[in-house]
Amino acid sequence: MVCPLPCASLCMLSSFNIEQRHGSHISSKPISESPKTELFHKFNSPFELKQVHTLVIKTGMPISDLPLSRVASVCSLTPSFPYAQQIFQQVDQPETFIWNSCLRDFAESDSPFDAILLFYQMRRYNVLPDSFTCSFVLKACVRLQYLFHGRIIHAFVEKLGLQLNLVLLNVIVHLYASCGRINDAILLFDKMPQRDVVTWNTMITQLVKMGDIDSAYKMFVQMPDRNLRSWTAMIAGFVQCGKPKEAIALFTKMEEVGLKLNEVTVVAVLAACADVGALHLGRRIHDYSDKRGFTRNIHISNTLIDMYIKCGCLKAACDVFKNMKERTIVSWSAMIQGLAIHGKAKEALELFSEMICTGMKPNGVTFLGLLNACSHMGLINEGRSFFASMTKDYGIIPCIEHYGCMVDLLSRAGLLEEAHELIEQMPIKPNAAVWGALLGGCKVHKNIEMAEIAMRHLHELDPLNDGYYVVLSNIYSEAKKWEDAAKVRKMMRNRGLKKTIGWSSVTIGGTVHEFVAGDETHPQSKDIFKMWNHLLVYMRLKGYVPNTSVVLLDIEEEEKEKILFRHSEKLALVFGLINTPPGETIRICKNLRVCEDCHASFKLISSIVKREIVVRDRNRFHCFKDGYCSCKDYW
DNA sequence: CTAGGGTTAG
Repeated sequence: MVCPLPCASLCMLSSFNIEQRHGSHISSKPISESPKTELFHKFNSPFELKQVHTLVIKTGMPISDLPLSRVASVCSLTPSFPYAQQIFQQVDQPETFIWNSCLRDFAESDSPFDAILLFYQMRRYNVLPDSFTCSFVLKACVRLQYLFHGRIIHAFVEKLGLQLNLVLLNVIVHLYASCGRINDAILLFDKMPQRDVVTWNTMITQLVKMGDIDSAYKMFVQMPDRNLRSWTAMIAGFVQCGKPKEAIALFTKMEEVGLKLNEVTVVAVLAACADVGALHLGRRIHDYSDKRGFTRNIHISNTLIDMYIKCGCLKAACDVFKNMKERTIVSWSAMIQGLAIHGKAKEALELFSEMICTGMKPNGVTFLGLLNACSHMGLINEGRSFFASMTKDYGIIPCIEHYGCMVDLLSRAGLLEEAHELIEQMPIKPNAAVWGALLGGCKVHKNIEMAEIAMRHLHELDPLNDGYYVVLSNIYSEAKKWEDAAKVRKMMRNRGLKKTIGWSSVTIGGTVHEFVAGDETHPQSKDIFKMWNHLLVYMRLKGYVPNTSVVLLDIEEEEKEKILFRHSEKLALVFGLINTPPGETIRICKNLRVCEDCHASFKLISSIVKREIVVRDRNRFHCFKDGYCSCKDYW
């Protein structure tokens, strides 16, 4: 925002022989013809203003020729600078313009409220506001979310006869919508005599912010013209509403229309790639960003890190991170979290130390990554000490997510009592995620009593989430308490809940293939089972015994095996093995957590076929290689 | 050369 080169202005000033500063004068040609346009926009500080003012006096130029917006800027930059104010007072025309310039700077400053104060002062001085006045004050209202003052300005706009000014109406629509008055915004939108692309784009983004993606998309389809911002807003909207597939589909359409991405679009599309694990597209966008020099943009690098991490390419994420000339806390936190979900707790902790050494201050998200790292590797003491340190050393108050991580850490490690105590004494009301973490630990450590305690709370806090019932029912089944398990399932039925069907996807040459558990309808189904049976021979030789205890149904062993062998991640893996060249890494995404039997199988298969298998599950990554998993079986 | 709309880590 602070632009023009004091250096150049000083050079020009020196040609008038006013004040010379440390010989920084490049011998310049006199600018006697048109000093006004050449020179007058080029001061940013009281010092430079003084120089220009001297020039004005020396050349006998009327003071009103000074660019008053800049004078006002200097005035507002340094409110205590009386010199600029003096100049200000010598000029009586055009008054509104001067006020507006000041309003603009205030509206964009750290205290937009000053713009509102100045506006009321302006009224007291009987200076007539114009459309620019309104736009600046409205901008301040939007930034402050001041609906009250905004409505006053809206009334003002009408009173001044500006009700047809499209720019103003667009800001007002933005104001109402962003203050949560979407209905007022729609009312105004509907009665506007004309709308332009900005009006539509504003509505789309604000509807997205309200979570109403359907209405947003309706508008997107309906609008007469779409520009790059419209597409970007809609793509980002899909991402924000948890519909990354739709985002990518829309991006494909955008390319078909022939539009090129800019930096903001790149960020949105990369975020979508991260969410669905679309490595292929992500890489393509990375190449494109490199070509266009976008990678210097911190936002883009940060999003690239996240994309690579969520696509299971830790190495690529590290490369991006290392190549960054500047990093923000987002870059560090993303990288720490990335190492955490890849089971590299030690590296995550080391990176944190490195970060502290550079003087970067951690925030709450950074600690979530650290706690996650500890939790995934069972580093209980480290986790406890980070949890204490975040408040003690960095003044960060833990929020509900941090408690969730701690409960997860403790209960995963089997310290269920301690986890329960932590929940009981936490200063915030525990939410479903917190109790859910405890329930998860109860499953691992087969603690029925504690599971029932957790469930009582979950019942109340998140009664429509099928996942918790499924876990509890599984805990009962594992303990062969079939009746209790059946009771839970009945409870689910009564509430109209269905168990979320497990699916896994595998990407081959940029195409995503999805498999649901038990799927036998795939065109290559025969080949898949043939290949599986083939693998099974080798697996058994290595000591594989199907872990049918994960099939929590009271049925025959043989039936259990059949179900087990049709788990979605197995189908996806075998399909991937058939359809990719030897040695190529297989990448699988699963919507739920990996099953224990699949985990054991994948370890064996990775060594049998000599391939890396990367599985992204609901919580983390498992990288299978040479018979081992990166999670070291702690998950 | 006084105005409005799109972006990242959990």
